[in-house]
Amino acid sequence: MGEPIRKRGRPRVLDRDIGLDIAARLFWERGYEGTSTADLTRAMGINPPTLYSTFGSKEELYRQALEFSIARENSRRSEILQSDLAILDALRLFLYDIADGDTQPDKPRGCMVSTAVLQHAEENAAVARMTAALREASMQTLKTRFDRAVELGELPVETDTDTLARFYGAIIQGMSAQACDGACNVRLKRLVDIALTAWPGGRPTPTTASVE
Amino acid sequence: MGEPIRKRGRPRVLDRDIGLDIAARLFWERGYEGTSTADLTRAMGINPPTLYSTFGSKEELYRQALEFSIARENSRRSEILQSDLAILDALRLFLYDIADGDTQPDKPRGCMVSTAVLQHAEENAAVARMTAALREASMQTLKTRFDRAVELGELPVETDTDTLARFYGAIIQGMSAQACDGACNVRLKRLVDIALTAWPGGRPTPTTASVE
DNA sequence: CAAATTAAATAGTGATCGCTATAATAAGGC
DNA sequence: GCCTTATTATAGCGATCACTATTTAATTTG
Repeated sequence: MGEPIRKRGRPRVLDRDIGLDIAARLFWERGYEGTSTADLTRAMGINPPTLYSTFGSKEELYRQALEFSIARENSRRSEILQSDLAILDALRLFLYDIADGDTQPDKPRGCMVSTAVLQHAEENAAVARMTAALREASMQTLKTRFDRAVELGELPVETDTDTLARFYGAIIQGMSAQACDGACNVRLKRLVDIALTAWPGGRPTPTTASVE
Repeated sequence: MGEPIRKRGRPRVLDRDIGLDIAARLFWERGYEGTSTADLTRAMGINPPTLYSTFGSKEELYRQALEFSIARENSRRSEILQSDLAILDALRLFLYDIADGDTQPDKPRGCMVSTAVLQHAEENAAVARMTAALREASMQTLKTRFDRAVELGELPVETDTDTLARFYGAIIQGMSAQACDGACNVRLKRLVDIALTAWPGGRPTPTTASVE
């Protein structure tokens, strides 16, 4: 769609989205501090000035790459949460999807957000605050769904939905950490199955995670 | 005890254990990649050659600082696990102790091991493997205690103790991550209370974590 | 064609990285 | 006091850090 309107001037050699994809992959694998601008320009096949004219700075590139990656995952996951599935089924699918994301073949292990920039040099405090805010927002999304479950009578009215959301947030962060350490998909889903038995008022039959 | 036998030669200006304590604190707060040798020498009040003659290298210093810190925590925690408390009480105290460690006043947030060096530059792969091995060993310790619980009849014989240990390992990692993001002690203990309701065969009354 | 426009490539900047060769210093042994 | 020993301080190594001033190249416009 949309004619590829030829702008005048020397044509760009790097597609912006392709660059973001490459950057996301590097940051994902090596972290913010572990990825150098030389790593980034080499992987993109560009020279430093192109990186800075296209993305602004290393920090700005990180922001954009995170945003780019999150956009790809979020639609599917929020669809799961906003579906009319029973809350426990939706939660299971949601957590399984995260387990899948943590263990994709030919992609870095773990999650780009869950375990990123926890410890950091002072000069990178702004980047750390940003990733922490993304984690907080992710847990608030869970809490919102749990609050709806209370309204729908799927959860006791006295449920502490905030703590419950942070509990599953902790599981998500633990899965990411263990994926970084090499845990396989099935192993992560077994964690999910146990975590779901902590659901208030119910002890669901664990569905053995035996399929990818 | 032991006479402070004056060795000949110029006296050391830095006590080794004090240096390790300072290093541990810095690495704990900023991570391995986020802490520079200049940070370390400045904090210890020494010049670079003293750091290298005393500790060998940045990587070797990190190993020693980790070992030093773990030794301080491990005795108390392994005492809890090896006590004759009922497994569930022991596990609760164990996890509460970790929540306390994650939120000590005047100390960096989170755990030095649980969420360290997950993403990293290739050149630091050896450091990452070491910290991952420490995390694995910590989960194996839990599993060993759970296996004993099976023998003692505190757990059903069909219990998957390995997955159970990794589940509580995930909680420990999630707590460390959330502590890094600013979670307080009580909030972490609420996570523990929920996690304990996932214990096989039982749904213990949660003890509200209202005291420090 | 030439002019205008846009982005690329070259070749760096000063600062910091982990680390070290060398020399100065502070103690005990004699 | 002087020698030996052990540890310190000075100064700086080459490499890499994030980033940029300047020049060159590739396109559309007229």
